[in-house]
Amino acid sequence: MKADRTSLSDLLRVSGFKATEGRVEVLGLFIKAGRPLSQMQIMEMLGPRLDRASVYRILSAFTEAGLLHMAYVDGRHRVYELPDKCGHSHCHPHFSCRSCGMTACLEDFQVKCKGSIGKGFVAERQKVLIEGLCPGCKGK
Amino acid sequence: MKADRTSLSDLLRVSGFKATEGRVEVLGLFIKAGRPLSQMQIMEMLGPRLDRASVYRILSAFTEAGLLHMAYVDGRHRVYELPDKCGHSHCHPHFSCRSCGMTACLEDFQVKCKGSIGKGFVAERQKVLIEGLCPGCKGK
DNA sequence: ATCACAAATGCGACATACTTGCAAAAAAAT
DNA sequence: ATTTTTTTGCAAGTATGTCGCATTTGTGAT
Ligand SMILES: [Mn+2]
Ligand SMILES: [Mn+2]
Ligand SMILES: [Zn+2]
Ligand SMILES: [Zn+2]
Repeated sequence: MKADRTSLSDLLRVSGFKATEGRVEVLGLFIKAGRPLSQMQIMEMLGPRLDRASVYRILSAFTEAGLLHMAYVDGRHRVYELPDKCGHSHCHPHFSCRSCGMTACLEDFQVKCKGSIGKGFVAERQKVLIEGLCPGCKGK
Repeated sequence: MKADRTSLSDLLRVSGFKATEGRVEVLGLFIKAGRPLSQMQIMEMLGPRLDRASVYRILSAFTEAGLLHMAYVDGRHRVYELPDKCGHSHCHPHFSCRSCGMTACLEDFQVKCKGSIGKGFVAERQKVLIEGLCPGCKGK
């Protein structure tokens, strides 16, 4: 995926955003990373160049505009990702490490659901999460 | 399910707990409710009879002892439920209302997973959540 | 029934993740 | 260049959960 500053800025403007430095950097991070990121991880990668509150505001704005997608919310962080492989109603499944908090997309993992959720309920979105240990945390 | 004070106290003592007033009331709530409850919901039902910290401690202790099960963690609350229909590794799926936060167990909803989660990863638990609107919140 | 002791509770302080108000700075419009 | 709008940084606030410690409670022994 192209990730030079000019095309990032264009993508931002097409989505209705001013192409500010902070937004360009955050969007670039997601494109380079290719995996879900939390506000904290973004701050660690960017250093103190952007305020905490600004990162939160950028993430919210991107999500509202459809540029990002809130992939999964665990007890600690929300993680965001590019909506590449996600429809609006069906999130692809994710893995989350209970030790270090790392989140990964499960690309080769299919989930099939059968049955009714009950009368009067409206399903909008499906979240599937596998919790466990990542390779790094496996051997304690 | 029996829910009189004496049998609740017995159940608590069998599980290695002192049958304190707060624990009897919390356990009784879960048996009566038949659905996942959060600390906040418990407080609303009990009123100010129990301290916030005590409710949290009771929920943790019950979970550690196997009396409760942490059904699902969203960004806001943890919800707990009786472990009736849950194995250790496979939680049954749940529904969560994005408007009021209510959580319900999906009994007639089956999830089948296929595929690998990736080399070196250890899967310990599976969580499936359908988000949407409950009957009460459906008509806005 | 009373007592002694371990365990549980209430309370206040703390932790973390996230949000909000507001004034200053930056971008866009004129 | 000047005005208007948007975004940002900073600090304070909110929501959920945790912890230490003095006080209270439940329990088993007397
Ligand atoms: Mn993903
Ligand atoms: Mn359930
Ligand atoms: Zn890990
Ligand atoms: Zn609802």
